Amino acid sequence: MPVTIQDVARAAGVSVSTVSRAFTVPDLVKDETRQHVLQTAERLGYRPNRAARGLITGKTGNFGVIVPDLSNPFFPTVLKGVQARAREADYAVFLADCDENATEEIALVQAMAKQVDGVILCSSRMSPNQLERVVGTTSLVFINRQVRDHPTVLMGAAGGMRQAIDHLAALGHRRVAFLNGPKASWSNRERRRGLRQSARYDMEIVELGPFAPRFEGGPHAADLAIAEGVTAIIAFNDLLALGVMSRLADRGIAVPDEMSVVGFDDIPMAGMATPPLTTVAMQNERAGRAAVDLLVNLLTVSGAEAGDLRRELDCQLIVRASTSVPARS
Amino acid sequence: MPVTIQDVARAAGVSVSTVSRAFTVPDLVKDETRQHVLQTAERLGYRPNRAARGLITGKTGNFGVIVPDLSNPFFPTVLKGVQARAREADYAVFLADCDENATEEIALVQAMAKQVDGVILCSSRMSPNQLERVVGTTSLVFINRQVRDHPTVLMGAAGGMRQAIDHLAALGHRRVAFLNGPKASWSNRERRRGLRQSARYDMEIVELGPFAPRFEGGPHAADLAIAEGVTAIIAFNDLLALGVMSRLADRGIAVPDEMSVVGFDDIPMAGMATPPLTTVAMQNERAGRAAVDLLVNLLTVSGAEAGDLRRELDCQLIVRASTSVPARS
DNA sequence: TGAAACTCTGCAATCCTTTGCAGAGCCGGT
DNA sequence: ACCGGCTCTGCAAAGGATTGCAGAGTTTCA
Repeated sequence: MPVTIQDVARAAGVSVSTVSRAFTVPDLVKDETRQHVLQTAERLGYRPNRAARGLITGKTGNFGVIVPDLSNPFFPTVLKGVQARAREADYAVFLADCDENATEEIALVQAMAKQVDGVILCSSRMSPNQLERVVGTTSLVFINRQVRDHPTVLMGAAGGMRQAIDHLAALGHRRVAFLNGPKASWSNRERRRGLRQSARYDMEIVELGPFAPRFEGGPHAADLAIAEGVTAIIAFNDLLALGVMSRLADRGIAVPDEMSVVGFDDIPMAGMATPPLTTVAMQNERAGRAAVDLLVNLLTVSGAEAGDLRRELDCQLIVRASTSVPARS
Repeated sequence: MPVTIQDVARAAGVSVSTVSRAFTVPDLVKDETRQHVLQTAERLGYRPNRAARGLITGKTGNFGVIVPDLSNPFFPTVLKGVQARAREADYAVFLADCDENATEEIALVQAMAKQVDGVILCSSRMSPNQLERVVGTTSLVFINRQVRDHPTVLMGAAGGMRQAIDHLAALGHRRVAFLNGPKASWSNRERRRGLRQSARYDMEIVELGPFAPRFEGGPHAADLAIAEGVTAIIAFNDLLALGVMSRLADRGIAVPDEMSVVGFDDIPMAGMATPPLTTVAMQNERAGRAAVDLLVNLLTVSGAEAGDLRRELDCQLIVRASTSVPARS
């Protein structure tokens, strides 16, 4: 039923080698022949079987992407970038969701390994030890996680954090809470690092948490922050920030008049919240594309001259309505 | 570098056939031998090459999923279901995003065809004519789209619409607006159908639109609805509903006191809005799983006795704070 | 005119598995 | 002692493509 290279060869009156070459090394076959072959192929609707090709070339033409949780709105956007760029580069992409589970993540990498030329690990949950176990099974590129000797695209969270701090400082805030996400998470460490780098003599930071980086984590976090008497809150991510705003609304604390709130990620709903959330936008889709670029590069480059191992995308503070000057107490 | 069946055979001192059988038809090989082979394989870290296997069996062990737009929060959740269930059934999944573009969708199906045993089309944007072109290239299962002779999982939007209408009627609303999504969309037609089926003598429905089913479509829609003097609005989807609420807030119209708003989809941010949005929850993740089940079924069943062609999941109205009794004018 | 140098094409091996067929060894029955 | 029937294993073909090698035909140049 499916049309093979043999069918095309027969119909065109040439050998399979010629058909194959007409597609993969066009200059090796006479113009006239090539035209004829390509037309025949087109007419028959021939499409090469990538699995068969992969068997001999060792290249599958596929990538894998593993994300911790598809229902976290952060990931679909980077996924979108990965998918789009991969398609441009004529790769197909395998998707897997490891449910925030490092063990599962390992299993997925191993399961994919044979079917892909490389995999992109998004905010990998693996510990360094666990990483050891998968390194070498296939080519790896990381997003939002720095791993020695492996290409990585970073979201420059530290820079984003600086912008957030500067923004709040400019508004006049002098005592600000930072709500930690999961302590073990690389992202959280990065954001804290940015926080410390941006430390100012005229601003006091109180760290709270860790909290679950979800809407549900917000209320508890909000209550603690209020008790600390801060005038502004920077949350680990938007989901948490939205949860905080929801709690503030319930407690009758006006945002931004009585409390400023800053999120992180710029997920779609950040702009739709009331008030719209000031947040640090990461270039997710571009990060996805960059990851694919790094992977393609890693695969094509001669190996000796390693391409760039690291691409850093900068963040952008999006000032919306959830931040303003502190209330004069 | 990668370990093949040959390596295992050599190491275990048996033929490749035996190794192969030890995995695929265990009863054909003596217990003792099988143990030995499996242990050797394990020790060497052997994992069969699915491409090679597919070449001969004609089965790839892969599925494809095509969604119209990953950045629409509706899809990642069904994707999550697809992915999870596929993994349980030992399938890997190819993901593609067609950017709301039917032509691209066709191309994607065709590109995937050779590499998958079947593809799941989520809210396909193809016209019936275009569908003709891909039917037959591979096994197809649809989500949220009824296609003759093809397995389909439906979200029972009509039933959800009835619940929404009944809810508003019970609260005392007598004049309600429905904000249409894209006119050509199958989902929109389904929802309208539900609307008409639920028509009540004591309630007047005014249809508006079509509107872009996004947050940005909301303000325009809201203004029209207000001008119509309705006391409640049912939006094509949550994004639109959120956009409406945002506009109502801007115009100083209190939700739900002066206007009730109902959405559709129950996307994550629905529950986080202020006020939290009353909406119709679809069982996305279960729909994804069901689609995989149908596909597996379609592939394993003898062909003669076609399994079920249709699975309908019912919707559930989630009453939150955006609906209440109408203001007494 | 002949040889050298190209250009183009085909043959056959190869990639990794699965599977039909047949052979080897063993058992029980006559 | 022999034969039929099991159970277990190996040989070899097949699946769809790529590619090194060699051969056929053509051109170039001395």
